[in-house]
Amino acid sequence: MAEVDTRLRILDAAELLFTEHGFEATTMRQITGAAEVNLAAVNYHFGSKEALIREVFRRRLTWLNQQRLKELERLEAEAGGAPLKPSRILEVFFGVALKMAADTEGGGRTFMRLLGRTYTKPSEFVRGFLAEEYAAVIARFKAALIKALPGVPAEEILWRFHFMLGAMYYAISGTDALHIVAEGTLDDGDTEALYARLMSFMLGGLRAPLPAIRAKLTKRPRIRKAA
Amino acid sequence: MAEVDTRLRILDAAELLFTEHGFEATTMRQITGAAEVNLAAVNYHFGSKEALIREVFRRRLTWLNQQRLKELERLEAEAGGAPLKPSRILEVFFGVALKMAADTEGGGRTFMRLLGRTYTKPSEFVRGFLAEEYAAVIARFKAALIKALPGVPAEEILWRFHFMLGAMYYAISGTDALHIVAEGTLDDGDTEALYARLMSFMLGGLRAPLPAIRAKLTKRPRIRKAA
DNA sequence: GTATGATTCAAACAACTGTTTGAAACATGC
DNA sequence: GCATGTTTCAAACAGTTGTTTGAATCATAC
Repeated sequence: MAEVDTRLRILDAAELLFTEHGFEATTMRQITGAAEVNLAAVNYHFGSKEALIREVFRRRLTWLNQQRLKELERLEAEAGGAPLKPSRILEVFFGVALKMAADTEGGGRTFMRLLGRTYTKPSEFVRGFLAEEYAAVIARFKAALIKALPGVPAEEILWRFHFMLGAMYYAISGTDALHIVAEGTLDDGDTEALYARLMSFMLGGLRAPLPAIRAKLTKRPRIRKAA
Repeated sequence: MAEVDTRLRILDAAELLFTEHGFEATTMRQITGAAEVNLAAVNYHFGSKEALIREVFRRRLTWLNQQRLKELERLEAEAGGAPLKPSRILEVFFGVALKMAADTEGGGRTFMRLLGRTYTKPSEFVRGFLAEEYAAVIARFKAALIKALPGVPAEEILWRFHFMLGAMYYAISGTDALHIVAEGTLDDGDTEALYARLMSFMLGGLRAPLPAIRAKLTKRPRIRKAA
């Protein structure tokens, strides 16, 4: 009882503080202070600060990605082998994330902000962990998208998927940037409206005409005429 | 001579280290060590670590935004009062940024990465500084976009502009995320191709059909019938 | 009751943080 | 040559960092 309570209090406090100030700027004393537990409790329950950081991610990320896989599998089962509509695939991937981001009570929103920020600058020891945690999900959604867009080169699909990730994470965690852009005239609390806006923007981007890419020749050296 | 050299060496070293490890995780000893100057040099030339951080941003951001304004003004002068094509406006705003990001030698790329990361989590004392530095540029480009898209509500334009910022910064600074998504199969070094890809994606998003937003009633209390 | 194991606590640990200091080295003008 | 102002340097500063320690407290089983 006491154990679970302490563990959870630490995780919640850490999640919030990490989101507000970053990993390095957040001290053990701030965390244990906010959680109202003893300073040594973090090392006792988690081992180290790094292990605590990993656990903050793990407890939510595992659920998030399992949910994504589950919904995708349901969709694919319904389709029975036929390729899915791209919009359906994106709705699952980003919908689950935005649903979590809409949870202001349980800390889901805080976590999604943290995740978006961490993704652009994963500390050495978080990078491998994130890659591992995401590998399965990314592979499945990539395959689904490639199958859903038979005419489009896989390379372009991946780039656009990457752009979409950026738009989403920025929309969630870049609220400061938003306030600079909009000078406080926009409401970033209405997650339902955000979802609708983001979805139509991303689908527009996905369906845009493919760019004309000039072949980059620097990597494959040109064959020269024999002198 | 010696002064300028030391200042520049510190700025370059700090820019790189801040990008790789963040502000808090980067120590004065790392910076002065990499710059091969004395530990006290930062405090002598800049006053404090915070002032150094601000200067790292200022020296590039001022140029970047002046360039944007100059190019936009040139465009508007050419048009002579007529509204501009949205694509032209975006080409200026993001083109200048991506041109800077293409500069791998002079540190422009490093800086753009840093900027993208900082924007999602501005430390208390950087936020105000960034807002101030961006105010004029944002105002001008907002006005130009609103004028260029007469049918579209300003609110939607701002949101989409925000999404575009996210896509761009993620494309530049989220290379780790990209490698997770693409498993190393994509080339993130070809900035020219990146520009073409990003541009068509963003224009597609900008031109997408407007989302159907359900009016949020919570903020404006409904008028009740008198009992 | 007592014994056993898990948890909490205050205190201390060495290592590291940004900053300051006063002397030394340097450049520049006369 | 000397004088003056700028820049560099090694050393030390007080404060904070994550972690460890050993005793105290708690819960549970017998």
